[in-house]
Amino acid sequence: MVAISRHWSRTVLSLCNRGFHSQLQPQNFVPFSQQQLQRNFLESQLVSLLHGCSDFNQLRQVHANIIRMGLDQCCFVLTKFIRVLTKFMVPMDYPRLVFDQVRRPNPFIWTALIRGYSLLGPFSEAVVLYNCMRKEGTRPVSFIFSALFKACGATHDFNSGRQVHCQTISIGGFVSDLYVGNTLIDMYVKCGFLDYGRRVFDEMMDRDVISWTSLITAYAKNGAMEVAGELFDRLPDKDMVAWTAMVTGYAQNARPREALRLFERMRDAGVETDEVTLVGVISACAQLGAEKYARWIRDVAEHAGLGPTTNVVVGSALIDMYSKCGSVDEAYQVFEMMMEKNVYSYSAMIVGFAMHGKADAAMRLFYEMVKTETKPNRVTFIGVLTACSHAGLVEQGRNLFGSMQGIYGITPSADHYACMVDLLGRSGHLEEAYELVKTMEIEPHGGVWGALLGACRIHGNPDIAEIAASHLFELEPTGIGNYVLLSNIYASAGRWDDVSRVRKLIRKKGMKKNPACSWVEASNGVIHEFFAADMTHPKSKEIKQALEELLERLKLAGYKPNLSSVVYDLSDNEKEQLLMTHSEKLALVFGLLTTSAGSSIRIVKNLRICEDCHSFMLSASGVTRREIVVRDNMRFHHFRDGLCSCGDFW
DNA sequence: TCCAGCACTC
Repeated sequence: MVAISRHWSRTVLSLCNRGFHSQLQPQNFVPFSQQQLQRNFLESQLVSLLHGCSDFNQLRQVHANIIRMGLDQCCFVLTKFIRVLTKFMVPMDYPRLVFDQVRRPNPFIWTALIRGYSLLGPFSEAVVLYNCMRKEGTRPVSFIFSALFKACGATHDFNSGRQVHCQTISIGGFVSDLYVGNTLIDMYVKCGFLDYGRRVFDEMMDRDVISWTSLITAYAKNGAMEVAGELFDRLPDKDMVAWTAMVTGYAQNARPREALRLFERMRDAGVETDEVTLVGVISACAQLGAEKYARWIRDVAEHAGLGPTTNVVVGSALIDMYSKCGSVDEAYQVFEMMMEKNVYSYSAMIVGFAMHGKADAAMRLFYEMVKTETKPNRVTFIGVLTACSHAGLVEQGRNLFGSMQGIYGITPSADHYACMVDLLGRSGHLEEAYELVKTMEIEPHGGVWGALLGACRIHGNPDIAEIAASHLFELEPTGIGNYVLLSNIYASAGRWDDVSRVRKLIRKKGMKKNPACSWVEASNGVIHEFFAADMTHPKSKEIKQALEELLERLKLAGYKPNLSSVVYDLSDNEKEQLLMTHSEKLALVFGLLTTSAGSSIRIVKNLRICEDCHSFMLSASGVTRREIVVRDNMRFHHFRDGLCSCGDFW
């Protein structure tokens, strides 16, 4: 019997598929020639050799064999070869060379090559080649389209993607292919045309959980959590990935509590947890900044066998979480126990040190990293530059910034300039900071001008502030913080007319001030929330009284209210009253009332801590003999015995 | 022979 030929088995298969079972009679098959059999045998031998390859050198040897056996025009074998090369992520020059030597490429080898480009890049080459293929009159096979849409998605090339999509419609049939449909949704979403993706989804004949999840993720990334949630509820068979997409969506949209609630529901539903799910939940815990949740999720991770020792992704997320929860020491413990460390782990740790004002540790780790195989990336530099900025290490920062391009091959981005402006401006080199902005080769973004404006606030420079603010008003017309900052700068300079001018502008634009808010964890792990001048908390009366008592004690110890922190034109007495309503002071007093003596108090604040609250905390940490940790939207302050980890420089 | 969720950024 003829048993080993692929042609034979293919013929049988296609006859079966078309319902011609009756033709499956031995007499209907022309026996293969001996030569053909020999060739088929060789081909299948080579293909199995290809699949057994474990490194690039072996692949080259098989290639040499293909040529030696005279199969250098055999599309069947070469297609497999190109696929394996792609799997090994061999740069596309090599597959291209192989392809270019084939005189009459068939649709499959075209597809393999195009797919290679769509996975490894240069992505734009995929569409170029596809057009060549069409010009030569080769009819595309359906699965070429998922490769093309992937490539267009990677380059955000909406026009090409749209064009190819229209062609699939005119060729007919392929749009109803589930895989093609899913990649098409993904392509439109990546190009920023969510509505087009939605339309494809709505028009698809059948959808699987992947189609739903693509769309859910897209809405979540757009901040449309309500739409995402609606889709999620309608999804009949939710799998781990779909659940994770929702959990992560809430975390990414700064809704950590909902993320945790959904994660609990997910576990109740008996869905498994993997590292991706965990990372989303860990990020939610990091946002809450509470020790209780940090401990809990660490246990969950260890329990699932996904602890930091063995899992680098979970480890890096945990480093970030512990840093943001105020436990930089614990973050470092995690870092040290990790068997594998990559650029994420190093960067997270460096950023963690920077946030806590441990500039020396950050720099040390950076130089340690440089000695390893792991190359620093743009985020790593954000970390070290921030560290310099928080510690006022101007010279070191200048050197690092200067070495980015030359030594590490990283072109400074606007974010890096923002760090430098922050460093220079904060340390009093306002003019130099402004000069740096003026000489930037790339367009400065809001972060750059924002850093300059912030520095003007510290050093009281309304003139440069006006310039920075005017750019900010254009770049971020709805950014209320910039207006508030400018008005504060005018207020500090006593320019009350300008203050009211800015206030009017705010009112005219219909903007509302972001309410200041602080959170503090009570001893039972429950988180309490305080807004500025908030009297809605059940214990408000006690808090107010305790605050007044504390104020008297602090004044005796030398604390003086910093009245210039108040941006309203009020009497000194009124200013002092107003300062006592700041949310972090309420949170502090609540913490003092509800936690046991000796334990530390952790406060998280949504805005930057003001100067008066900073000196209040300093004094309070000395008088009450408590450690106070405040996380504002920029960094951490550890107050102990009347001193702060930031060295009063922030 | 392809398709979904992913850690570090003032």
